[in-house]
Amino acid sequence: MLSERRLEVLRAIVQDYVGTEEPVGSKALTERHRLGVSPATVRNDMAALEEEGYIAQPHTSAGRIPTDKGYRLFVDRLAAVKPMTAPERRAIQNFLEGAVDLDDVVGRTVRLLAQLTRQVAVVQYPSLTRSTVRHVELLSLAPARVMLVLITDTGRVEQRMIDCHAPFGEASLADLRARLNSRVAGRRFADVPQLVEDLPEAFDVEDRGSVSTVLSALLETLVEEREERLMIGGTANLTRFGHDFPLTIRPVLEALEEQVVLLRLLGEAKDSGMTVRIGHENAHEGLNSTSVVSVGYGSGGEAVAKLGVVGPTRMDYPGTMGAVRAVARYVGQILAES
Amino acid sequence: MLSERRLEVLRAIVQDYVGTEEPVGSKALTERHRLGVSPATVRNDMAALEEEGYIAQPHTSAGRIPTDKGYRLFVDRLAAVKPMTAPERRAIQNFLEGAVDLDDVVGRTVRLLAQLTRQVAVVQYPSLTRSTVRHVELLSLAPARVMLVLITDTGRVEQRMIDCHAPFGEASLADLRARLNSRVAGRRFADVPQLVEDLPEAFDVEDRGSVSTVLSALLETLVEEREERLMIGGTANLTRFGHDFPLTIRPVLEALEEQVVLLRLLGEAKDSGMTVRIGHENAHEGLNSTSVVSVGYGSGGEAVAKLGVVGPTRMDYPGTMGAVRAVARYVGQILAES
DNA sequence: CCTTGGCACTCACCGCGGGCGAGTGCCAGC
DNA sequence: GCTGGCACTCGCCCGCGGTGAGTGCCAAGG
Repeated sequence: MLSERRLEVLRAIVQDYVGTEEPVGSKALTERHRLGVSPATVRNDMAALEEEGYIAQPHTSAGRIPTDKGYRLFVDRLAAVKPMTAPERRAIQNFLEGAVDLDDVVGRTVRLLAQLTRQVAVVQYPSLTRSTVRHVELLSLAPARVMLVLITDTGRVEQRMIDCHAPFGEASLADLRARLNSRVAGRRFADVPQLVEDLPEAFDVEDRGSVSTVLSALLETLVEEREERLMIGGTANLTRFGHDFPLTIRPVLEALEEQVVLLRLLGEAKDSGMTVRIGHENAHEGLNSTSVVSVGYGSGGEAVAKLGVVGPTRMDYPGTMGAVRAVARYVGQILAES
Repeated sequence: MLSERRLEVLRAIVQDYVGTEEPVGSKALTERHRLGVSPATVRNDMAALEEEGYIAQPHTSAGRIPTDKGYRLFVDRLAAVKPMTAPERRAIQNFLEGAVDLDDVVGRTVRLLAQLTRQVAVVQYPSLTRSTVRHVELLSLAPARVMLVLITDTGRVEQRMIDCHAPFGEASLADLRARLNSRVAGRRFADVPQLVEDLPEAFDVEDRGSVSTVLSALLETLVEEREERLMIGGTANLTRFGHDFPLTIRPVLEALEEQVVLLRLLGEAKDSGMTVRIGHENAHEGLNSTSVVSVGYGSGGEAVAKLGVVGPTRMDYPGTMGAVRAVARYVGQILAES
């Protein structure tokens, strides 16, 4: 167990290192923080902290830098989320309120987050499966070609083309549309599969094939991990990553291009509350030198999707967490209003 | 006017520099190319080329590198587009044919282009205004709330929520839908405005307001520069930009995040044929050290959108142009089939 | 037992200077 | 107009020592 003062020393190291990006030594520490002890004492504490794996020195006779484990302790026990100031909150709200549709909301959110945190922002679209059905539409584009349109209460619209093997009569289609909507409207998408299970039975034999085709297309659209969409922004902030970043930035950019990786990344985070994944805690190798701060957001009590930022492990955790939380909160509000 | 041999020297310089990324000297040139003259002669030629502004030396007593003007001459007169090999063409076709819908086509195209050219790829969605109307749908989501869905023959689907001030009856809506489609289906989106101009007159006074609202929303959706969408990929390739790239890469990433900038960039390119914009020829300052190779693509004879790549001015122009042209051709085919 | 000042040691960083060599421009000769 | 020769330039590399921040250890004091 680390003494109170040693924790204090760790906190000071993290803060200084995040600020200066340079290894911090014992003397500098005592000068910049009121620790009330001499550099020699701090040195002892540092040796202990290093022993425990919370800090490390890049090379002998240099200052210390926090390890992933050190940041972890800092985040868990030493740091409080830094709330946004009133003007900041107002700015966030104003900026988000101008949005005209969901794409716009998500787009604005990404830009806002990137700007506030000066890091890479990732925003997931509200998940279909966790949203409620507002409307399901079927359009007949050609005799055997139907377009399926799903509309959620969060404003998300997903469409999909379906090729039926046999022509689908206009009347049958209208019938299916009506039955479908009466069953699922207002229900959660996650419940749709069992709600429509027995629907083909209500139709004539000749139409059953087409009905099944449409329904299975509907179910496919709802398959998790396939229905998720997201938007990223602020990649230009990667250039402020560090000095040696050619090697650091490359895998990060590559990871960010893989939607699958990002979705998994957000998927790994807790459903409620804020999640911070530091350095090697991230499963994806390319993100081993980054930290990911993410949080769920939603219109009501329940989260419908997640958003977050990706930045260097050496980041301002309290500030970043504050920004992420605030943005998530306001996005939720906006979604609830629309 | 430059002699034949001097052009040959310029070509050799461009080729070597693109290959090695290092300033090329007279001796190395004669060794790697069968110029049939001595280094001294090449030196004279180089002096002349420098005098004319086609090449420059980074510092005294270093080799020469091509200037933007030099690349321009190279592209215009010294290089032939390098056709893809048969296996490459087959690979392109196979890769694109697996696509299930337009998003997928565009996504695959971006990845393909990025991979083939090892540069940043930009692909525009088929422009609405240049496409043909397949279907226009109106959905009533709430008494005074209508969703407009536009579907093009290229598979693009655009939707938009409309708030009518007065409730819009289901019958009137169906009427509008039918009239709308009978007028515009199969026509070009660009012609839609005049085709629907007098439509409100066919309706009862009480519905005219709502009809106008819907129509003006439809027209807004078609406004050029607002209806354009695009996808980019391969930003990780920016890390192979050069050695000193922290400063180079930053503005490029920033430019790539601004859809407006990219749309303008593609908009500046010729509608037909391939366009190469080199270095400072690009209006946007952040892209002054990049070249943009773009070309229109379309299902028929006419281009419905553009695609291209963004890379360092020091790029393999013949190869890049070949890849861009080939991909555009196959994307066009795929779109025509669907 | 913890803290502290002192002290010797380490080692990355910086600036300097010389040698190297690719590359150049010029010139005289063919 | 081409060529070989030649002197010159100048960026790059490398080894050098000085500097200083930072460390670990130790003996003394609360």
